[in-house]
Amino acid sequence: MDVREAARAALGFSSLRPGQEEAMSAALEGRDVLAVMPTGHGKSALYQVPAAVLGGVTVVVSPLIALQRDQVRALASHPGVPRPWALNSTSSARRLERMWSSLEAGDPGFVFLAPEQLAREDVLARLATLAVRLFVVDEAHCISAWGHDFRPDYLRLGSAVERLGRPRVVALTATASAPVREEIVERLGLREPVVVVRGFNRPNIHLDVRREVTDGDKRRDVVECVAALGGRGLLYVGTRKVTTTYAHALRERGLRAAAYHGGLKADERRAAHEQFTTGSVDVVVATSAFGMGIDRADVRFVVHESVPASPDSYYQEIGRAGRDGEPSSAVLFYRPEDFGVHRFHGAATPDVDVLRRVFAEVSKDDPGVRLAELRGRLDLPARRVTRAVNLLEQAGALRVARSRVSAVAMTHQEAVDAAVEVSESAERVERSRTEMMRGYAETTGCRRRFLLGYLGETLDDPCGHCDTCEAGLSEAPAPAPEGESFPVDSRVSHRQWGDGIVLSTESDRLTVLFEREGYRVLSREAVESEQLLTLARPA
DNA sequence: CGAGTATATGGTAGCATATACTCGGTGCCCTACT
Repeated sequence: MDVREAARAALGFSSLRPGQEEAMSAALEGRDVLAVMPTGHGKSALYQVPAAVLGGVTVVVSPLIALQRDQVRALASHPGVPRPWALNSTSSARRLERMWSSLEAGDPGFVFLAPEQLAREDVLARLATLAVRLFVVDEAHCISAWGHDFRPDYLRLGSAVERLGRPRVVALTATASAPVREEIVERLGLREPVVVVRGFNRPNIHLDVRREVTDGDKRRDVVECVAALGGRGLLYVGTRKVTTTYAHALRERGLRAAAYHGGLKADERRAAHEQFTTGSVDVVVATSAFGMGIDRADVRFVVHESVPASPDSYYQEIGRAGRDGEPSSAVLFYRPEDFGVHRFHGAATPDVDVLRRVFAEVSKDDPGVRLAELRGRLDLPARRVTRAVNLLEQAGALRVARSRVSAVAMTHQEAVDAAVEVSESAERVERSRTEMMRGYAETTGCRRRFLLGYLGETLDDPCGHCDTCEAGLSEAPAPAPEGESFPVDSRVSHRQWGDGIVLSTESDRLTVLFEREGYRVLSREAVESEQLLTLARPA
């Protein structure tokens, strides 16, 4: 099968970009694929072309109903691909009946849905009777970003894949650090996936960080900065409330600005999105709710008024600038107190009572119970049950096989304690990501090297296109000594922090990601004099 | 943690200041009511 020919037949493509052919071929050969590519790099085609060739049913998990609609609309105009359907709470009963009868008659089709639909037994059972040839997870970083507390059904996609007869899986995302990639692979149960990473470094985006002391100065400087940058751009802020404050201040400066956040009415959100897309508004002041599905390539700047929770989110958000390759800016404003130890909204402390009840209920059933049924039996919100199952499963207290949850032999107290520890460990890791954001904000070295290093790409020389480079501060890092005892990617063990993996090495320090504690920067001197680390035997 | 709001205090009137408390972000879905 010639992939290029298939892409031409399905979508009218005259050529393929680097990485596209590799990913499509792999999917066609039946391999699982994880593709990390920026928006606008032709990610959707990676599954659309194989789906057209394979026929049958392609399930596409998409986080937002608005995105599902966009995809359906885009595909409906292509005669060469299977018919697209959206399966969500806004789909009319009549339309769903037409979808099921078409698919059950054997017509090829795409089914776009959110992970919550796959938590429904009726949906899953009906899909399982169809020939699902391809399972796609769009915006796959949501597994790691949202699965742990906000939308726990994201962590259950692996079970859904299994239930659907283990079709090949294609996971797509625009940004993912090495540990996030690993988590996607693990949670989805990908088997020796082909990993395609393209377009990570975005040299046309200038990086800049501004430290502020008082809140009043920050507000003034942020407005000043956005006004000075000019053109089309995004201003990300930390709370819903200040979206309107800043939008107002920018309008007073004569800019065409709109506010956007998750608490606005649906029509207000739609209007802001559309105004930005059509160009009647230049600046959107938004919380992190704004972003997915923006398809403007000429965004000239992304300014952050408050610090995102992790470099992963930051890179995702600034990646919305300059997709046309033209010069663009990413400016981060911060105050030292933005990194308070208890930055709000960590993963909520798990409810011990819920953990206990879930474990007790599952323990009653010897052969195991379906999650959907478990949700029905307990008089608790579905989300909390799912989150408890996720934690207990990660703690090794519950096992899930063939869609059935069963309990491992241990006391209820042991199970609960283990689940609480898993949750606390996840919170430590999350907090360490915030610390890495501090590292970015406060580094005197090249900002781009710091960010790319975090994301797993080495930049040997300073980029020359960030504030520290321009100030003449950044130098090429002193190379790690000859005969490095702990080379990058090696697995190490720390007396107190347990197992980890070396992310980067310099002459005076090592950055290590510990499984249970998160990111830690260790001084080489301490590592050597205290013998803090031992090299794990290679697997 | 920090910002913003609600209640309490002090001295005997309205109000300034202190202390206590709450909330902060991302979306699916379903149900009850217009």
